[in-house]
Amino acid sequence: MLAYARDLFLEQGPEGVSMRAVAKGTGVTAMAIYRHFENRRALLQAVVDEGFAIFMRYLQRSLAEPTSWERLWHAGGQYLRFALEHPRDYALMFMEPDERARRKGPRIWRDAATFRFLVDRIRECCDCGVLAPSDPEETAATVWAQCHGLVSLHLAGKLGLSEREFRALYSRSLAQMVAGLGGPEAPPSSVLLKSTM
Amino acid sequence: MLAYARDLFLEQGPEGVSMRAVAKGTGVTAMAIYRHFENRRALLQAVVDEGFAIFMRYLQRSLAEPTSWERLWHAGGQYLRFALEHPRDYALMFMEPDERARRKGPRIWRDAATFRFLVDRIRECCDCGVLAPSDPEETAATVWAQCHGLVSLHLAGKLGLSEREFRALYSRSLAQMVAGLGGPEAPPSSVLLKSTM
DNA sequence: GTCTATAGGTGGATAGAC
DNA sequence: GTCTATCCACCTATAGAC
Repeated sequence: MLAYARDLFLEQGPEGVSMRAVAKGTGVTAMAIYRHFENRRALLQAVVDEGFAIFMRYLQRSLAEPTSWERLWHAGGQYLRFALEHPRDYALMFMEPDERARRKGPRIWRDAATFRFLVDRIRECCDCGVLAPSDPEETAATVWAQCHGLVSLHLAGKLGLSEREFRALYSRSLAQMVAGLGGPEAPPSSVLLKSTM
Repeated sequence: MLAYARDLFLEQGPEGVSMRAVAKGTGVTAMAIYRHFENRRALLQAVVDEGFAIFMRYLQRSLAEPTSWERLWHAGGQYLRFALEHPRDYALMFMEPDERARRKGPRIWRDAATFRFLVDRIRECCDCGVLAPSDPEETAATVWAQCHGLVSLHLAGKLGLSEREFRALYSRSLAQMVAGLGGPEAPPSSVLLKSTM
C-alpha cells in the first residue's frame, strides 16, 4: 500500500494520493486502507517519511570528503541534488505548511537529524577556523534559508531559469553567502568554484 | 463577492474559499458566481492579485528613504512586514507552485513589478558604489531567495522561533548577506543594526 | 444577472456485517 | 482485515425560467 501510494505521489503529487486511487491500485477497497493508516494525512505522512530517509542518505555522502570545509560545501551540493532529483518529495517536505510543527512543538525541526547534520558541518568549520566563530544553529538556519529560498523559488517556477542556469546561480549564490561568513582562513576559491553542482 | 472571498481566504486559507461558501456568505447561489468568475481558480487568482497590490504598496514606502542603501534595507524590512502581517497572502503568492508560470512563460516573475522594484534598488546601490558591481538581476534573485527562504521556513513553522526571535534572525541574516555583497563603500553598520525590523 | 433544477464527477469518512 | 452500504462536502456544467 505504502509503496503504491509513493508511486502515485511521485507521478501525480499529493493530490494524486487518494484513498480510492490507492485502493484501486492495490486491489482492495478504499476502506481497507483505514485498517493500516488512520486517515489520509497519516498515509501521506508515511510517504514523506520515506522522503526524509532518502534525503538523509544524500547528505551522508558528504562525510566522505576530506576536510570540514569540503564536507560543508559538498552537503550544499547534495541538498541541491536531492531537490532536483526528488522535486515532489522536496515540495512536500519543505514547502508545505505542516501541522506537525504546531502539534509536536517548535523543536521538532531543529531536532531533526537532517538539521543536526548541517549544524555539525557548520560547527566543525567554525572549530577549525574556516568560518568565523558564530552560533552554529543560527548560522545553519541562515545557510538553510539561502539554499531553501533558491531551491523553492526555482521549483515553483518563479525564477524562470533553466536547470543549467539555476545550478550556476545556486553555486555562485552560496559561495557569496559563505564568503560573508568567512573566518581568518577563508575557504579556497578553487573549491568554491568547483562546479560539482 | 471578491471581498467576501478574500475574507474567507484570510480566515481559513485557500481551502476555505469554496463556491458554496462564497455563495452562502453573499446571499446568492453558487451558480451566480460563475457569471463573474470562470471557475474557482479564477476566483482565487483575483484574491491573490489583491495580495500583490498590497505587497507593492508595502514596498513603495521604501522610496521615502533618503539614500539608495537605506531604500534597499528598508525594502527588506517591508518584505518581512508584509509576510508577517499577511501570512496567508504570502503563502499563496510565494509558497504555492503556480501554474501560471508554466502557461505564461518563464519571464512573468522576472517582469513582475515587485521583482523589478528589487532589481532597481540593487542597481542603484551598485551605481553609487555601496554594493559591488554585479548583474542586478542575479543579485536580486540571491537577495530575494534569502528573504524568502527565511520567511517561508518561519511561516511554515520549520524554524521553531517566536516572532521576536525570528525578526532578530532575519535582520542579522540579511545584514550578513549584504556584507558579502559589499562594495568599496560598505553599508554603515549603524543602519544595518537599526532594528526597524 | 440571477434563479431553480439537475446532473456527473471527485474526494474523505463512518457503521456494521463477515 | 476486508467488505458493502451510505453519507457528507466539494467542483463543474447544462438548461431554461424570471
